Amino acid sequence: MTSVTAPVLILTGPTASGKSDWAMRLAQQWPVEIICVDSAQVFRGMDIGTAKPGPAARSAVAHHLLDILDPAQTYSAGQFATDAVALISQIRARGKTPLLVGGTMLYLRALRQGMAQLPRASPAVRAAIDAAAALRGWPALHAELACLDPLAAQRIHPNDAQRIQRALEVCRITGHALSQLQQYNPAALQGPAPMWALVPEPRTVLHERIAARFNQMMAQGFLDEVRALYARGDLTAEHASMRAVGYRQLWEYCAGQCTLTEAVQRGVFATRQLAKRQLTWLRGDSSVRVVDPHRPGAFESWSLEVGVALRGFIRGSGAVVE
RNA sequence: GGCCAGGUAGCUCAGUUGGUAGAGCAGCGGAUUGAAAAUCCGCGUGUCGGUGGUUCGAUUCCGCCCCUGGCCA
Repeated sequence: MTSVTAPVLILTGPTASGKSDWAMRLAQQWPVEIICVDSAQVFRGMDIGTAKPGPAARSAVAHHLLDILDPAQTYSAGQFATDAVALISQIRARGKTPLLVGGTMLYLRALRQGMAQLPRASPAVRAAIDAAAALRGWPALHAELACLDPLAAQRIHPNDAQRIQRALEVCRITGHALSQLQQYNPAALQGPAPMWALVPEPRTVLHERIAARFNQMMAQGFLDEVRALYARGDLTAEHASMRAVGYRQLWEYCAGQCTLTEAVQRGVFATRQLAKRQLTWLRGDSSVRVVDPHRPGAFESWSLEVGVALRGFIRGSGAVVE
């Protein structure tokens, strides 16, 4: 008689690969609750452009981490890991299986491999670093980082302003080198967590789906959604939420910086580029089980694999196996 | 039918005073630790429309042909 932690299921893949659809189908066969792994769906009022699950799906199956923030706020990988861990234990306590669904790969990594104990972002420190960069340029700040944290400076390209800023921020707040603090990553996720990735082949299939879905979003009123966000007046193109694929391009159209045709075209390009980056993450992870969702019988065989992983855990408390 | 302007990378174009060519975008590969749908790095051989001619050598100059757009009949 061994007490073992019940598994967490993870379903990922590039944008438009059909993850949500598979998750809903699986939910008809197993008692699961869905935790969304998506850095854009956390925002309220960003529904169409993020392909957020609608009311029907959400009343059929519990979805977590949707609509938890206003678009003026920020989320983070570390916060996600904390939130997901808490949700996982709550879902287990209800005797259900947590199903993580989404394509924000850094969030998945933060949860699965853990994150170093680092200070969260400080707007004040970042503003100070931005001011210094405006004055002296990022190369000078990269040189400064090379003195404070040679290892980090070596890994961060002199043009990568975002990472230079973060490394300096951590130094300034903690007095320690980021590269040192990163060496200890306490594991966040306990127990088995099989992960599957939906990867349509060939790539052109995904490209077609992306274009079709973007056009569908436009037909559903994506532009009105962005106009409403634009009209609020407090949001800017610098907000993390407004940098999301599609929103950024339609925002530029709202700001009169391009035509609608250009905005849509560039939105599609940006979505394809996002998908490519997601695939790069997946290729480098040997623990991912890659599935082509368009192969006949693909869903059924996945469902069987899930059954094998879950057997012995789904009854009773869900935490004991013989 | 005549005149003019073009036909160069997947797209939009630049360029070679004759020595076989390069930007932007797209695409592809990679990195990725509290902004990650973010941020950053790397990758450019293509009958220079076709065919004859001049030339040591033509994508470049000349002739003819084909195609596209515009103007005139």
